[in-house]
Formats: sequence, C-alpha cells, structure tokens
Amino acid sequence: MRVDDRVNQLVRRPTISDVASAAGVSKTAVSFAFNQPGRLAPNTASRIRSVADTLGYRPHPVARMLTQGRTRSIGILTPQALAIVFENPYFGTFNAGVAVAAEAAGYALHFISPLQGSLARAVGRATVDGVVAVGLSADHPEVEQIRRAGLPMVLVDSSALPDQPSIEVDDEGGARLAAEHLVGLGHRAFVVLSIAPSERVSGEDPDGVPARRLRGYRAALAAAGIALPDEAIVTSEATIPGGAASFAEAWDAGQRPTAVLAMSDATAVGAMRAARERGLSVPGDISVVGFDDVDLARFADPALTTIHQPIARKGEQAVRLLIAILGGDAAEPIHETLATRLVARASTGPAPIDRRRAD
Amino acid sequence: MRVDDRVNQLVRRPTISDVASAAGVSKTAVSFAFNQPGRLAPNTASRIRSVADTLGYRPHPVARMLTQGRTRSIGILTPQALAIVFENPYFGTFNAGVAVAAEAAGYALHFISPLQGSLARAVGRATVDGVVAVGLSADHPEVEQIRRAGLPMVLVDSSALPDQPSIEVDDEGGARLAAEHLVGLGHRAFVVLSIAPSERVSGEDPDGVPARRLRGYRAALAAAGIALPDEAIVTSEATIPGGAASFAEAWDAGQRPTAVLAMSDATAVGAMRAARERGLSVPGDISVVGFDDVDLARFADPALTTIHQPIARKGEQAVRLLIAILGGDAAEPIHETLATRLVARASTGPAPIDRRRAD
DNA sequence: CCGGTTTAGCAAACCGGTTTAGGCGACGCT
DNA sequence: AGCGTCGCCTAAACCGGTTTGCTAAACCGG
Repeated sequence: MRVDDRVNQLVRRPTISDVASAAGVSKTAVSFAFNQPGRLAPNTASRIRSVADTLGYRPHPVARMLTQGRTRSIGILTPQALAIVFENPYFGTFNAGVAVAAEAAGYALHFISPLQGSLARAVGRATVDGVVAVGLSADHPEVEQIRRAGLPMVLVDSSALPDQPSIEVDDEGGARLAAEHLVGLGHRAFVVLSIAPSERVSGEDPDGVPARRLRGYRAALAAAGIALPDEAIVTSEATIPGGAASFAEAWDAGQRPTAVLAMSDATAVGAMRAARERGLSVPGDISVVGFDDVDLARFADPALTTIHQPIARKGEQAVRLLIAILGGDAAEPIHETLATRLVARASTGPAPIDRRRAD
Repeated sequence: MRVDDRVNQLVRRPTISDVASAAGVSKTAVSFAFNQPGRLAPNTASRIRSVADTLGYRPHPVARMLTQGRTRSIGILTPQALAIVFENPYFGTFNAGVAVAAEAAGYALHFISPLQGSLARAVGRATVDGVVAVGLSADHPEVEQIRRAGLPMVLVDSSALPDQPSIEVDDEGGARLAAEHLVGLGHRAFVVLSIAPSERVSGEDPDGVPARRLRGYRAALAAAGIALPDEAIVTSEATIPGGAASFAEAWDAGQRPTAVLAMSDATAVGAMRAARERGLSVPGDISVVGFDDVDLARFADPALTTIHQPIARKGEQAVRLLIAILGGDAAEPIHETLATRLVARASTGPAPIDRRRAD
C-alpha cells in the first residue's frame, strides 16, 4: 500500500482533481484559479494556487489543447528529411525568419517531415493549428490531404495553387537580372547550373523554383540573341560538391563558357572551386553568378556576385500570413511575391577578350 | 437549417462519432477499424474505413495523445531565441543529428524556446514526451521545473548534474590538445578568445563549456611553464564579428601574441580577419586554432586548424538516450563523454623567430 | 423582514478519442 | 436439448482539462 502510494507519487503527475481534493474545492475552482482568477474570492484563488504549487501541478497541455480546440503551435512542412533541412544554411535563415514571427505571436514550432518515409503519416500526427509548407510541388499529394483535413496552410517556394495562400519570390526576375548582368559584361558563352533535390524524381515541375529561374535566364539571353543549348544546362543537387561536379562535367565535355549561371550559391562556389582546379581564374577567365545570397556568398573567395532574395523575410511573412488566417482575417487566398535584386561582388567581370583564340 | 449544415460541413472536421453513425456502428468499432482491425470482421473493417475515407475523417491527434498518454514527439530546449539557433551552423549540425535519431525512432520534433521571454511558460505549453536541453547551465531554474514536471530530460553542453542524464564532449581535453599543438610549434605568447552568449549574464558558471575549455588551455600552458594573464583572455559572443572585435581589442591594447586560442571556429575566423586587416599573415605571423570544426573551418582561408567534436553525433546520442529512457530502459542516470581531436589545417605554423625584436 | 441582486463555488456536460468488460447470437459437441 | 466457446460488436468508463448553467449564501435598500 504505502509502496504503491510512493510509486504513484513519483510516477503520476498530479491532475486537476488531485489539486481540487487537496484544496477542498471543485475542479472548476481550480481551473478558475488559473484561468479566470477574478471569478474566485481572492484568498480562495491564492490558496488553490499555493496548494497546486506544493503539489507541483501543471495543467496538462494536451488536455488543454483538446478542450480549447487549438494547439498554439504551427508546423513547418518539408518534403526533405529534417537532417538535410537543418544542415542547409538556406533553411537555417528561412527558419530563423519563421521563428521570429512565430515567437512574436506566441506560437511554438513543430517540424513535420516524412516520418518513416511517409509525409502523410507525419501530417496526421502533427498537433498544429496550421502549416507552412516549403518546397512542395503541386504534385505532392499531401497538399490535397492537408486541405481536406481543413488545416490552414501557406505555401512557400512551391508551385502556386490559385486558391492556396502563398509567399513567393521573384525567381524569374532575379534570374533575368543575373543573366543581364553577365550579358552586360560582354559574356556570350554560358553554362547554367540547375538544381534538383536528390530525392525527388519530378524535376519537371513546370512551376517549380528551378523552372522559374531557368525561364528568367532564357528570357535575358534570348533578348540578347544568345542561344542556350540543352547541353549547356547541367543539373546537380544544391551543394558545393554538386556544383563542382556540374562544372567539371560541362568543362570536361568540351564546353568553354566564359560565364556560369548557378541556381544556388553553393553550386556557384563549387563551380568556382572546380574552375580554379582547372587553372582558370575567377573572374579573369570565368565569371560566376549565384542565387539566394546566403552567408556563404559573402564569405567565399572571391566574394560571390549573386541574386539576393529576402530569405528570412519570406519565412516571417509566411508565418504572419498563416497567423492572420488562423485569426480569421484574410478571407481571400493571398499571394505575395517578394522582390529579388542583384548583388555585385567579386566573382564577375568583363568577358575575357579573345578567350577562345587564346585557348 | 441547410445553411448551418453546410457551414458545419465546411468548418467542423468529422469526428469518430460522425463516422460511427454514418457507418451504422459504434465508436468502438471505428476505433478498432483503425487500430486493431483484427478484432473486426474483415468486411466490416473495410466498410468503416471507406466510410471514414469519404467523410475525410482523420483521428484527432490531440485526442489520441490524451488517451494514449504520450505524444510521440520530443522537445529541443534552448535558452536562446530560435532565430539565433537556426542561423547558427553549430546548431544546424547538432539539430541534424537530433533529427536523424528522432526520425529513425518515429518521433516528431518540437522546439522549445523562451515564449514571450519565458522559458518556463514555453515548457508548460510543450506537448512532448521528453526533452533534450542544450546549453542550459545548472543555474537555470527550468531544469528544476522540468524535473518536477516529471519530464524526462537529457542535458547537452550543460553543466552536468549528477542525477541527470547527459551527453558531453571532452572540452577540457580538446582545449589541451589545441594549446599543446601551439606550444609544440614554439609559441609562447597567447591570447584566448573566450565565448559567452550575449543574453546570459552568468558567464561564470564553473562547469559551463567556456570554463571547461579554459581549464584545458590553462593546463597545457601551465605544463609548459607559460603564464596566461587575465588580460590575455578576451570574451565575445561566438560569431565572426565577435571574434574580430576580440582580437582587435587585445591587439590594440598592446598585446603581441603569436598564437590565438579561440573557443569557437567563428571567433577564430573573425580573429584571422582582424589580424589580416592589421597586416599580419596567418600563419606566418600569427597562428590560430579554433574549436568545434564546423563547415566554416574547412572553407575558411586559410583553412582553420581546429578541435573537432562530433556535433551531429552528440545530437543523435542525446536523442537515443532520451528515447531509451522513455522506453523504460536506462534505469541509472547515464553520462556519456565523446572524444575530441585536433585537426591540423593551414592556420597554424611555427612561431615566428624573434617576432618580438622585429616589431 | 422581505424581495432582488451579487458573489462564490459546484455539478455535469463536453472535447475526441481508446480501452475494458461484457452481451449476444451462431456454432460445435455430447 | 443443453452447454460451453468463439467471433463480432457495443456500452460505458476514462484521459485531464474547460465551460455552462445553476444554487445557496451574503448583501442591500426600503
């Protein structure tokens, strides 16, 4: 008997009923003491509080969620494994923006990623009031699942759906700026380093981020009368080694660009490294433009010319929009597109004169 | 009437009772259909399932948590704001390790950080089965709060408590290696760049990570008969600008070290930058050793000699230990200390001969 | 001393599931 | 025919809170 008591005392956390009976009041009174102290006589309230305190009582958050019908936390949904997300500086900055907005509004953060291979299962388990989905293409069935579950969702870096709120960045315009910058420096021979997540097969999503950036490159080049043959487009995952491999592949296949358009800063840095290994100087022989403007771009050597996008602000805005929707504001689906801009640093310069002949 | 119905249909998600009555069975049957289909006749089970499907029914995760008494998610607790955590590459790698172990065990991830300034409140709200606390010193009252709440917890990078499971790294040993490396290269004049989180005042925690590293430095220097005066220890936050400022402070105060012992890679890189700005060459005039071995160290120019610690593995181990505890294994509090090692790269070299005289 | 208004606190319903303890009819066996 | 067993399903209790009436006592003015 006594042993059981002790075990229970150690193992079971006190419930509201325990506090109620210990204080000689009803559960209601205890609840009031915490949530609407005004409805109790002042000394009753404080007595209940002190009893609760000595018992070590904390209202059970799950029970609370159930009755209140909300969790006060929001989910970040990514199709990649979380390990990849956390290691990636781009997501680091994005998540920082998310965190700022969430903390300001008093929401906790919950990460939803494929659980045992199934995003669907993970979504089903998630106790969140709403979701910010990152990098989800329209063909992901989860989008439909979440909508049917009635979970408010804001899409980011995804193929936009007309009736789904989203925060985007002007990828196409940014890409155009990058290409125009190089064209303006006299470059005529290009290689494009495209990116694709390693896990997904459908790199063909016509509305995905890579497709939009490619359209921008193409538009600027076409305007200058420059052709971009298929073999000048090489795809890898968005990492430094990936970029190095892509550049190597193009170069070793005999292509002789004077400029590289990279869809991410990481691939750009990888390309610079591979170029240097082949005895080329950046920007003397080859100019490189990245995309995103993560920290890496500033610290690279030479500092990387790149397209800046407001990564953290994108996260912030997405959360703000989501919270507005949760609050019942924002009746219409809202789409917002943030601007991009060129940041010229040291990795781009004039096209070498007679580069081809000197070869 | 009809309007109300429609509104409900849109707004209210179907509950288990809705499914039950639609399928003409009891709630129990519906529950069984999802959780223990074997207890139902095969065609009953599939009929219920299809009814549930057309209704768009998903078991409510919060209700489930309440009855099952567990959330299947674990919390990462940090005293810093999440924005800082996510931007920091160290945490990025750590979290990646955490994510690997959590995903493997089918646990979701929940981040707990001061909510409206109060870590206590955030902990109270958190629906998690257990917590991995990072960089919490013993004087944080939250440690006690969590223990009283009966929430299993594993401490990481914290001042170890004897009865609390923890995963540590051999900070002192690593620091000793760093100092011995420099001593072995002939250095006799040192500056130590210590680190302290900007928010916390109590940089005095005698068991905190900085204190442990300082002990290691001191031990190695003392063994070589080298004094480390107080003014040779400068503190900043663990960022590149912080390190640059620290080095500048020491140098401009007239100190003329030939070697810098930095407690983080970021401060080390900052110091290298500040040194170069003063016309010093690294490692020609000044050698620099960092700590942690984050990606930055490899990519810095010159590549940074540093103390490697298994950051991601620390996260993985912490989660594994936590999950073992949740599973009822691991009766005794467990402490684990992972090894550190020196990674010699290009930022360290022999002490300059007659450096002082040439000045 | 009475009727009306506060005030303080309670019982019970509810949130949306899971789980225990049976109930009921069909079947097999003797 | 009687009885035990099994297969299939259900009623009701439960998880730990919040919230909605409602009641009984205290208070108040006339």
